[in-house]
Amino acid sequence: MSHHASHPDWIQLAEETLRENGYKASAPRSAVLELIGRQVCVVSAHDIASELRRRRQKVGIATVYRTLEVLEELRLVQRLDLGGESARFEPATPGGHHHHHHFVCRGCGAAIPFEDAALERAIEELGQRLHASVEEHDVILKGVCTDCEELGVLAD
Amino acid sequence: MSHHASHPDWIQLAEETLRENGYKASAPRSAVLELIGRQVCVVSAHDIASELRRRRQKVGIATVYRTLEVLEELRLVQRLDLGGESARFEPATPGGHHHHHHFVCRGCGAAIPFEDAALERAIEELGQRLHASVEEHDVILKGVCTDCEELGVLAD
DNA sequence: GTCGATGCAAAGAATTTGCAGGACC
DNA sequence: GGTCCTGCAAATTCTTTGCATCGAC
Repeated sequence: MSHHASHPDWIQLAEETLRENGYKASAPRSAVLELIGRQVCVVSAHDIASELRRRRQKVGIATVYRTLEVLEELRLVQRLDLGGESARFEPATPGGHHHHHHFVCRGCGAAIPFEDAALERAIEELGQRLHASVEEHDVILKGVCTDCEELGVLAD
Repeated sequence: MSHHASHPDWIQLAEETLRENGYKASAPRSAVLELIGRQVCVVSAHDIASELRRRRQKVGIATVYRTLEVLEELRLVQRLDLGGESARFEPATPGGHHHHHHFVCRGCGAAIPFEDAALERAIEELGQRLHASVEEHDVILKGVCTDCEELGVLAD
């Protein structure tokens, strides 16, 4: 299973892009950016808010949502709807490097990232075959992760 | 872009499976089943409820949700989270035939189904490579459909 | 008759929005 | 100093749940 470090450059890129697009800097927004930039994979708005609260950086949940909204518009984060709960977000990977997809466990809800070159290739070719222009794509696999399987979390 | 007819057998399969699993028949449930069975692609709980209301078949929204819940557990429908709005559902394709994925238009929100053999193959192989057992998968492409592109719906 | 199914309305959860005050450039 | 940003609370939207009643087997 693949793994890659957080995106130290992402924060800088995000700050620049925001500035270039006429957005002003602020402490709450920087806190959100920094937290997202450290993520290897997905987090929800609630995750972000409570983590920041834990760090004593008071940021309203509305600000988190508003920041995420802007970041998504600028394609700095990708929104993922992985199931019934809340939407999750992760830093978009500039240039498409380390682009990954997700395996979502039906038992514990964990989203486990993975990469696959053959899959990317298939999607690339598919995009050319379809008439419409494909801007983003996401592959979601659902099943039971090894931990949950061993533990027999699910009777099924 | 691929297209396939509705699943006339699906309704029967669904009714049988429900019966076998100890669920009782009822008019509201049958109405929901029939409507889902006719779908080529995704519908939301709200879509189902209002269509049934239009047909003068009074079915409470709670019943729609409860029916969808059962159907999903029995793997008779697949739930799709395509974006911020409500979840959408479509009949699961028995045996994996005519399994398809979705292109979601950023302009009009339409979900356009498509099939791709190479993509399926890549996912199949991927499933074997990963340690966890993959039970379901879904590929979502996002972009702008040809209609919206021509109309210039989005400034961007 | 028993037990599941239904509808309604209330409860919950996630996300958005209005507004008055505060911060950035 | 104007404009964008923030927090709070109220409003929305989607979905789930409690409960009394009705219907299937």
